[in-house]
Amino acid sequence: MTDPELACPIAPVVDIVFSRWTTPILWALHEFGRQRFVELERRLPSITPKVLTQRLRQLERDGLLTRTYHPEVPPRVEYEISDLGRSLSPVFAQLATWAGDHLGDVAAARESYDATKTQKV
Amino acid sequence: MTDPELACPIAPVVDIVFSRWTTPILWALHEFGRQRFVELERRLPSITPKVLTQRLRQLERDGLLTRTYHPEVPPRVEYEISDLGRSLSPVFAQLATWAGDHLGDVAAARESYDATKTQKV
DNA sequence: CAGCATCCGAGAAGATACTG
DNA sequence: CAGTATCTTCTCGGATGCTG
Repeated sequence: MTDPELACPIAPVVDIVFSRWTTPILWALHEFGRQRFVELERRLPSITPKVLTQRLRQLERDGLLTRTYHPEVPPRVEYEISDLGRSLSPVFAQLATWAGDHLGDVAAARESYDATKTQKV
Repeated sequence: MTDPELACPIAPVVDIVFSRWTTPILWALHEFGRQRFVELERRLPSITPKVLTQRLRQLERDGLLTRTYHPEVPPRVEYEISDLGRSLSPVFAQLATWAGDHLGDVAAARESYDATKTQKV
């Protein structure tokens, strides 16, 4: 990125793993196994083909998934999560746990903040 | 965000915790304790006051840090990580571990990818 | 089917200057 | 000091159309 960012040791990981759309894509591949382009497109309802391609290329380059091109007619391409991608499972599991434990706290904090800060109108 | 995103259970957490600049800010507060605005500004070399303010407000609203305003002359404002913010420590620790274990793999994957894909030039 | 090329609009971020 | 206000820049993402 721009900067070492105060040597924050997790900044590089965040760039790699938590870019936009990467977690839903990895999740879909992790949950439903090897899939074709259109299947992924269908599972991610609001993504466009262009962006999906961009993100898949990025994840392929980072080694988090593998892309298999079958030169047939019509062409067939399959995406599958790699071992490196699978190694993120515990991280995602822990995030899911945190979500279950604390997402309500965040919502409450937001309500409280919005309530006190709503002096206008 | 835009969409349930296929009910990916960690998508909401990613939005809250891994927005731009949030991890370096939380890390700085976690590592160096309560700090004033300028101290944070100095630790995050490439951030501008505007963006720092935006991110601090967002994190305050989400309950991940607390903001204490001291009405003095000159004014003094201190930011401190909250209990909710501290509850992310294990997540960050695990990410740091993953970084140590696999960041090299990602770098290698990138080199390999770039090497094979460099047909141009 | 998978994906690239092109254009366009919105929102984020940067630079600068000013205030309580 | 701790911001806010304004303006500009710019990257990302959406929409559309075309190809192997």
